[in-house]
Amino acid sequence: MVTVGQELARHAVLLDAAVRCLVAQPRASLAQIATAAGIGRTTLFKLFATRDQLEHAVAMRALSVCEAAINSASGHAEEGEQGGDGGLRALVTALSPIGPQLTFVWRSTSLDVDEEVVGAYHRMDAALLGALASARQAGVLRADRPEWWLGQTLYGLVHVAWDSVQCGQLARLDAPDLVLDTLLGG
Amino acid sequence: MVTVGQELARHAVLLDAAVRCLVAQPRASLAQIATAAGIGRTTLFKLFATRDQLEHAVAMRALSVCEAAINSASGHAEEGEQGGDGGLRALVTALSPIGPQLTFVWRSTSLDVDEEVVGAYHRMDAALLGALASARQAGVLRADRPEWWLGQTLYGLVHVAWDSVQCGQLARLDAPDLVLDTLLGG
DNA sequence: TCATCGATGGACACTCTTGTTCACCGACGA
DNA sequence: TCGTCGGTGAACAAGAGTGTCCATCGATGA
Repeated sequence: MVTVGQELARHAVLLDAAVRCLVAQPRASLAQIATAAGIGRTTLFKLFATRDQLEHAVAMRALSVCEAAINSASGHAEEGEQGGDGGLRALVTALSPIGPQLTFVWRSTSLDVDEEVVGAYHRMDAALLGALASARQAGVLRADRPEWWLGQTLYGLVHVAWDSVQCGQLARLDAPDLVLDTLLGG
Repeated sequence: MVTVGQELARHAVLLDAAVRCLVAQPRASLAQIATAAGIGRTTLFKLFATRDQLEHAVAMRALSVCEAAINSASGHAEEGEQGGDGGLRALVTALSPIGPQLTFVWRSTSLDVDEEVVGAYHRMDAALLGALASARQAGVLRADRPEWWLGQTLYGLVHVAWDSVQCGQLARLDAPDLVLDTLLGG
């Protein structure tokens, strides 16, 4: 007997493998994605009937992972402040390990046609803007710029840092500090 | 009679259309690319026998456009300083209009297998690092961070700004200022 | 006006991808 | 031991993408 939880967990592993594959090679075929996920191509079709459905699921999963990371960081920040950064460090640290998901979300064409994905994107964005608002109230971030620009900048820097880690140029543990310093001090 | 210059110009127009198309849809077929470039599919094959050759040419063209933008900015900066920014403003302004090329270059998998492309990428990077070194000497940029990080950050911010312009969130003419301010002041 | 030449795109053959079907395998319970 | 059941992948058919060939068209020069 397979529980619903196990089912979801399996899907999560699969979708995370798929997102890594698609980020590395946007033109990857379903066969390549299945191999990357460690399953057979036909099994993939059992789970997602068409490529569109798979991509939808990958997008939703990536967005949900990102939103969860943002929210967990906000939660931690509220519990106990780590040093007057208004929770920003927690945010950056939470986003750093989910590079593939962030990259996938970020890379997808700005205006997606899929309503549900757009909705999830807005939710994630709202979560991020909320977290940034806290940081602003704490006086950490400059208030003379549009909110969305801060959010986009944050995505961009985290992505750059993740890419640098992939290239071997940057140590994984150094990434959050570097992003945070750059975000705050230019 | 078609001169070599005209030939090159035609290729340039074609490759710039192709890069826009590929950035918008990495999975675009050759037929879609040809249509986007305003020519027939067969004509595309006359110019580039395979998709690989086309992608190689697109990459080389994108890199060359980026490098040219960087170098022209450096040149302007040396001629007459515009305001103690060490040529940074010129650099950002030069990079802003070539969003598709930058995005294409930036999005391509970090370690490309194509030797020639890798070489061109290094040349572009060298040009950028040179421009940044001038800015550093002018005391505009903080010197306590690795050079490559500044370069990557710059790419990232310019890309984010370009994307925001595409979404209609940011006015095209505001982009350079915003990038520059963020780069300098966090 | 006619012939030549390069550029162009329609039509074809081939390959790869996509989606479906079905037989196989191991686990579990009777 | 046998039957059932979910998971799995090999094999097949349909469709899309890729690459090639050839007839057509407009421009140029005799």
